Amino acid sequence: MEYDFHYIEQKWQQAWKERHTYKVENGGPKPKCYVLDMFPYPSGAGLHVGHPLGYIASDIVARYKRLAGYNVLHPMGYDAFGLPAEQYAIQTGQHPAKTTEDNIKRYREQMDRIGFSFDWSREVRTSDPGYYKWTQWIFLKLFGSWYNNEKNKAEPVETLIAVFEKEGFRGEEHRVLTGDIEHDVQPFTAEQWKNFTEKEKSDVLMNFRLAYLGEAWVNWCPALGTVLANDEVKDGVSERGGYPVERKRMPQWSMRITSYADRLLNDLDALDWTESMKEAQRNWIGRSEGTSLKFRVPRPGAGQEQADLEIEVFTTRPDTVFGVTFVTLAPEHELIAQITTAEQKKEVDEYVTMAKNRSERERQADVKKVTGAFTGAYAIHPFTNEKIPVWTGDYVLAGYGTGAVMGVPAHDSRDFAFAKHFGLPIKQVIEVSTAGLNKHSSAGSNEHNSASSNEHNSASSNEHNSASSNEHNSASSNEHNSASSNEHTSDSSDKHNSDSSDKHLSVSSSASREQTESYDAKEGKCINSGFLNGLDVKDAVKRAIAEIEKRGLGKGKVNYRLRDAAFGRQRYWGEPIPVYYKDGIPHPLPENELPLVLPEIDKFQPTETGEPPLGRAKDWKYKGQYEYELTTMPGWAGSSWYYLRYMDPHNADEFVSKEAVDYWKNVDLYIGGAEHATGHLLYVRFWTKFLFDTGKIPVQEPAQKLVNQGMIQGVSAFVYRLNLRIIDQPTDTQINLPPVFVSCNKYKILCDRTHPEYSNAYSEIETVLNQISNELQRQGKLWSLDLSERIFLPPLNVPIDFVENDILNIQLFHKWRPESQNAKFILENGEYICGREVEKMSKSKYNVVTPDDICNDYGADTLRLYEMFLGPLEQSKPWNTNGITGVHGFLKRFWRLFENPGTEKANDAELKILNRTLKKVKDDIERMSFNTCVSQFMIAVNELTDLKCSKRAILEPLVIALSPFAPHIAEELWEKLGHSESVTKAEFPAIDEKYLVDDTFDYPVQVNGKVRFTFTASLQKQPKEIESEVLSTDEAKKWLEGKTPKKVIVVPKRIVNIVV
RNA sequence: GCCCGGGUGGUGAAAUCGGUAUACACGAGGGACUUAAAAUCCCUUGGUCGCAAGACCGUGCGGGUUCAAGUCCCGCCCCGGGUACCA
Repeated sequence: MEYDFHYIEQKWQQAWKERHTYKVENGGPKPKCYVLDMFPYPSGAGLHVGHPLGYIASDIVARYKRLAGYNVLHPMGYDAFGLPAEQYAIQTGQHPAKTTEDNIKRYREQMDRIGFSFDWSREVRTSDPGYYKWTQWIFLKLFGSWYNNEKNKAEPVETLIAVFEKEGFRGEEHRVLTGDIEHDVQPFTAEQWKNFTEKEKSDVLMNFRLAYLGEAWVNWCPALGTVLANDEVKDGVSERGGYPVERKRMPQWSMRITSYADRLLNDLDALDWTESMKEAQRNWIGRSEGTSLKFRVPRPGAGQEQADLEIEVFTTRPDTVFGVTFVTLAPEHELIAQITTAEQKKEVDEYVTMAKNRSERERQADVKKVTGAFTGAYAIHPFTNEKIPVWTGDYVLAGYGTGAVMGVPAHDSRDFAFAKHFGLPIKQVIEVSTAGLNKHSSAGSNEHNSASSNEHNSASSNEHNSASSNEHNSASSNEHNSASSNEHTSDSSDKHNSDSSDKHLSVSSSASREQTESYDAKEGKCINSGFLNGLDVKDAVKRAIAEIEKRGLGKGKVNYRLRDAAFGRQRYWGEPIPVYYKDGIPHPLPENELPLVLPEIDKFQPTETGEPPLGRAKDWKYKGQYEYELTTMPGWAGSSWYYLRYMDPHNADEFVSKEAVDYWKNVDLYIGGAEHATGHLLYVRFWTKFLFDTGKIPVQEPAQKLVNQGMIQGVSAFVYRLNLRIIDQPTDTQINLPPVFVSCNKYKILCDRTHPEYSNAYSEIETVLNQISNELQRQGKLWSLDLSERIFLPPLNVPIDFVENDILNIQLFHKWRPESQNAKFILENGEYICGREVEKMSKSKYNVVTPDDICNDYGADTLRLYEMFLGPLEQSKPWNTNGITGVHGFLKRFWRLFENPGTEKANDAELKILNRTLKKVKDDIERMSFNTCVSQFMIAVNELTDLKCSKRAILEPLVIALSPFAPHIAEELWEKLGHSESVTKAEFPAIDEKYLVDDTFDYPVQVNGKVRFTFTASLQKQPKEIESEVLSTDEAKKWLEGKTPKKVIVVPKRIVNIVV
């Protein structure tokens, strides 16, 4: 009988559904195992072949663990709230609930076809009121909690209120208790607290709550009309949609994740995650140790003696404090207004306004551009009493540290660039150690040799020293100018273009003595530094902090890069924040009134008055009179605790019952994309720790082991299109010309001005342009071509079908894109050669391959095996079906082994194959190496086919072992062997060790490290015996040529090496 | 720039502890069966030289450690990912 995968797969998918094969109960005698996939956002595009990669891997592990005797929780659900459905709703009026529902249906169908062993009775959807009731509940818990820094855990705010009632709040002194969080609460006494109005109390407490409403700098995305969290912004644009993002200060619901920074950082060490994942989180949290330091500043007009204002800076390099030659404030710094002198006011005001209006993207685009303004004020150096100019510059970020830095240009590259640009003095205070210059001596013992003392004299001559002999000079700008001179200018935003001109290295004169870079390394000895002189950097840091603290100038502290997370979204399709306002005070909704159900609205846009969409909801008021909060929760809210809900998905009284969570604890294996490193994975750790603090769950981490599957990329083909514009000079209006399509290689030449063919390629375009402009002139209009307006578009992708051997079928292309019919094509050898790129699969790139296609052609089992066979799970790779016939052929050969299963006793050769396969597969599943498992199955089937083996004793265990990988064919063959129970209820076959060991081993014999022949020896034999036996062979004698070996190395079961 | 991965045949990739480099598959070439095709099966397949036996070379590049290096150490080059004025 033929292997009819269509029939088999349908049959078993039906059977599993009817028999509830994958339903799992909480509890029981078996050990538990929780295998979880990151649940998907159900997008309109459906699943592509990349999505199931991780699901297949986790399914294999889940099925294997079941066979190995575990009670396995392996659920699936949907991250169903989110932006795309809402964007779609705004465009089409289609309710997001409806599109989400449709998409989920499609996802489910696609997943069912692949034969996953999910327990669908535990499905969760974050948009389901029965689910988000508990998301809201957790929010209320966070709102009702503060972080007790002394006990290092969250507590109900009532305990903080008790403190206030007893002791009041003594500011600095109470920081031991409340932590170093940036709240500006003025100290008050217990008496004052008791007399505060309700509003005042609420305002104070808001500074301590873990979910709080406060003024904050946010990432505002005008196009999406909402605030975004830091991890939702990539390269200054929104992660979803790629819209520009601005900085804006506004009242905002936030999560005080910073209170958990230390725990989030420290607990990483114990996790079984990849180092790169942990590093990403460490970097994101960005702990840095340093000290605060105050610089006194007089008000404008006042003398230095009356300096009563203070600028507090944060630095990690207090050892360089004697090198401070200026102080820089962030443009948003509140002190700027107070200290700026009358003469400088205009300039500073202009600068501050400019800096504030720059979008996040603009700022990031010209990071290298130095900007700033002098305030006219001078601070007093705390140790030398020198006058230090105070500047403002947007390289200093308002949101980090104190929003002010001390400028040490000699030892900080950013300060250096600033000083260079504005001609500020540079004072060297760390001696450049020879180790820093001599690259070879950087490893090993870092003994400072005496050579450095020679340089001491010259180095300490106080002016501008050249620290290192630096050859890089900026003469390349000449080159650049000529290239960008009027004619051949292209203000192209294309990435190919940008690097060409910058690569020319100058032949600069080494005569230049001027310092061209700062010495940033934390290595060397202090010089010109008063009490720090002669100390090593490390010691100097400690000494400086001690001195700063002693003189009351500041104190050692730890700063984090991590920001509190923006929690409110000015959007509709999310969980309503369960808060209402009464007398201007936000009140939590009583728990027993949850869920606060998302109201229906007629349109999904913001209201005419600019309020979020919820402003459209009728009677959106608590008890009919108190306004509800209008923002909703961000996408990450629902996904920050979903793993707990799977344990007890239908519980109406609790987010998860104690019994359920005590049984399942946390996730044993979590599989998902590495892109969630600084978003989801940080937030889910944060909420887990918080819930642990409240005593509701017994674990501090959501997932002990995390594996990131690689991305399966698509191969897209594309054409290059130039959009040309003409400017009508009298009216200054722009007219778009028909586009020009440039064959790929020519395009690349055009992008590289140094290419020898450049002028030829360019003139071809010019010809086309002239034709067009002549035509327009004939029409009697006055036009001119503005060449600088030429824009190289990002690749425009076309379906692969139009392309054969990289040659575009222009006729078909015209049909697909009618507007191309009047376009010009610049060809090479009469053909248009397309570009190709391997990139993320996306609908818009026409490079998506769906799993359904593969299931239709080869079946789900082939898809599953093939995705695993493609290579290591973690690796990203382009999808190609080149090898799929190999895997499919394997299943057919496997099927054929079962034609006539016999009951004879298996022989040693057969048992050896079986047991080795079982061992290899077991080991490889446990180390997540699925590609080698598939190889091993292939080897086994090839060998058994050669042996014409059709014995049940061999085939039965083999079916069980294969069933996690190819469950459909396994079920069918299992049934064919006469079993009525599902193969999923079988036990993973025991491995008989005796077939894993050989009696003999074929030793490769090396002579001087080169393999010359092999020698078979019993494994019982001692190395000495083997040595003498090998030496007495003819082969050995031949290679020894009569000489006596100097040494013979015998490594049992590995190798023999004869050294002559 | 910094941090983390990675570089092995024509291709996807194996080599888990320093021990026969290229398992398994694809592709390619040759062959069997067939009127033919599909399907299936068999053989060859890292490079150079050689009629052959065989020899030499070979895991991005250059050094080193070792009896022995894809694997360890030092210095480079290239590719991918993360992050970016974080003081």
